[in-house]
Amino acid sequence: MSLTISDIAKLAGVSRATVSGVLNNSPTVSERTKTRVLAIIEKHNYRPNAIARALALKQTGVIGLLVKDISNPLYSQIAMGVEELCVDNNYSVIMGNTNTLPERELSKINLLKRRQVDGLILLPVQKGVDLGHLWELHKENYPFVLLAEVPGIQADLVRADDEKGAFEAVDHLINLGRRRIGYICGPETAMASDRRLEGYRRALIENNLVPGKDLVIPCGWRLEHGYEAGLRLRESDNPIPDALFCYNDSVALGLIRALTEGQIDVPDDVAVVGFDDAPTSGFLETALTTVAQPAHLIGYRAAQVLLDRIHAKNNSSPFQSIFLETHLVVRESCGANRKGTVSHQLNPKPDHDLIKTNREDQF
Amino acid sequence: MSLTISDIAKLAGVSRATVSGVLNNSPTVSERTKTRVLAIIEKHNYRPNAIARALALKQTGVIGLLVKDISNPLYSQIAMGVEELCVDNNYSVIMGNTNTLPERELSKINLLKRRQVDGLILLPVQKGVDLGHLWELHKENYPFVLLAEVPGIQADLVRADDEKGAFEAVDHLINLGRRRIGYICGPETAMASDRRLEGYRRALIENNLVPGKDLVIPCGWRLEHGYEAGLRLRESDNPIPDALFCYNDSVALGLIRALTEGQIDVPDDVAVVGFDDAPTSGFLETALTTVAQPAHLIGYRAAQVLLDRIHAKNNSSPFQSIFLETHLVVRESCGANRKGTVSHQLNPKPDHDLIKTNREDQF
DNA sequence: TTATAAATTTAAACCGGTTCAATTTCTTTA
DNA sequence: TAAAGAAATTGAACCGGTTTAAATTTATAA
Repeated sequence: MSLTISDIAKLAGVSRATVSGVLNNSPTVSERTKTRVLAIIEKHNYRPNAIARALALKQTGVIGLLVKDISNPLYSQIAMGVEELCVDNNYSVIMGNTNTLPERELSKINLLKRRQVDGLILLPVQKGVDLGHLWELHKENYPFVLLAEVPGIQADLVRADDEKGAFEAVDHLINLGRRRIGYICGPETAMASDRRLEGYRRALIENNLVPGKDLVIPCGWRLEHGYEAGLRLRESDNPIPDALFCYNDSVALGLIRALTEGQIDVPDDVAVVGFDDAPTSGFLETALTTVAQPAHLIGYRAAQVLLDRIHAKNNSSPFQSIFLETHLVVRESCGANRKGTVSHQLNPKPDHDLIKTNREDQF
Repeated sequence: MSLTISDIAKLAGVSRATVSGVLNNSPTVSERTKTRVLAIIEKHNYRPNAIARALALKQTGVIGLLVKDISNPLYSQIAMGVEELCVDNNYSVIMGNTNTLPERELSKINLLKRRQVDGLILLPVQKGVDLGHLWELHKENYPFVLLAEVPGIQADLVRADDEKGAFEAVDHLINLGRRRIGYICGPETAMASDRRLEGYRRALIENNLVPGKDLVIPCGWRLEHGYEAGLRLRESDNPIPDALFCYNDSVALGLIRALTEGQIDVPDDVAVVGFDDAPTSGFLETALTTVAQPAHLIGYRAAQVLLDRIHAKNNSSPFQSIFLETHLVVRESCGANRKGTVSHQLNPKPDHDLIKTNREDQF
């Protein structure tokens, strides 16, 4: 159907090798023939077949991105960050959702490998799960970067500094005078939840508060989970905490809904802080105080690290761990601002060149 | 590095053609050799190179999906629907965001064509824009399906029935006793906004109300746009309408925020209805009444139509237009339910097999 | 046992690019 | 003007699969 390099060669009266030279502007082809061939390419609107090129070059210019659930705004923003760097470098990205199922993760990784993607960015299913396939990637020296730690796997890693973000949020609550502060946990499999718990604990301890076991409330990551946690709190015999730090904004939202349904006022009765800074969080009737993750930047940096590794001649360079700064967005739900003022602080537009990484560990 | 078909052939003591036969289980290869070769493939964990296969077969098993902005939950859900059908059929999807920029749409389509994707699902930039590239796709007989009409382009189309959805929403408001009902428009380039406006108008007219020009308020599609529209309403000399039907949930959210900041109560002073049923909408302090789009199903069906067209021997079958039913999710923001009851109706899990399309036009 | 038909297997061409050693053409210099 | 050297071009092999006509093996019938 469409033209091939042979067609162009014939039309230009040169060999395929020469056309190839023109396409990859090799210095050995003369200006004269270059312009002539280019004119013919232009005239017939010839575009080289990327599949054939990939086969010859043994690289596709495609990377794979596997997340748990692209409909989570955090992950979709990460995906956009990944894409942005990729388009700048003429890479394409094949996307997939694992739905937090290890077997899906496995099968999708295998499919991507069959498709010869040049590298992988993975938000892996974590903890308590067979990770043979990740170990295999490592053994095969397949380039990949993780968006969350996986115990026992050494690889490049890019994520937010959860512990510090959590610390700052809880510290802020304490400075506002809150004392009985609870943590609404994320899913048990998420290491990010553990780290946020650590930050929460550290903030309490450094402020001479006791991190009581009863204040750590198991939950999940979705709106419904937060809602149910709120119902449980309402029905609990224990007095309700005066502040709740939540695993993420979805949980916070569901929680607030359940609390206010039960006539418990946010923030007067209980302050609530989320995590992620979802797009809607600043526009809620009670705008949500939250820890903003640089989601777009996480994706951008992850892609950067991946492409670096793909292009590295010696792919023996040490693995990087990049922890990006979060920042606390103070709004109404923690009681700092008076309700009823224009206070939805928007996400600052990320400026990649200016942002410094927190620390870069080396293994 | 990894094994090729030749390696396997050598190991099994057969020709490459035979191994190929085994892989594609051709009936001509005998059971005996098939099991023998299979054992060797298994033993060495050989997986055929999809790129080489794609080159030989002239089909990649990859489709492209281009949306405006994957971080919009509507589009990410559509993307998940697309993906679901694709994994079932061993297709992969390359995703891209156009950011509503025609030039990005053009360049990404071209890149995808170079990558020899078997087909395209497009949420195109619409209205008032050069559409030469879409016209070209059509001319080249490249399989693609649209998620929104493009004037002058004939192609398969899958989308929600906006007009009817809008009609039902506004009709419901009228039945609740609201009379001065406004429409907060989407972006000017979106045909969906036009159709929702039509549904809004029809509902007014069929209920003997006059669709006043001053009640149609230009806006956009994002939270900020809705917020600004709310500010403008507050500052306007005209009396505030007693109900507002919004282009989407984001706009509704921003709007509600602006209204309540100005001590205008939702729903007592003004009822608000959104569109899309974003995940958070049911968990807001004032849960949002909204028109749910079957986003997942839209993606699923679009992928179905596309793969059908890809596999059609004669790709001269008539174009389909599939309009999927929306459904009105009544919550608190329109004043029907008493505030403070558990009323967040969740998205029903889509059941693809049961859902019937609204109508299927043929060209 | 042999001729013939049926079932298997294989060699070779092909998909559309890239690469590099070998060849041809162009410059330079003696 | 011829020889040497530099610049440009090209033929052929290769990437890792699929396909098909031809060759080989096996089965069946005479």
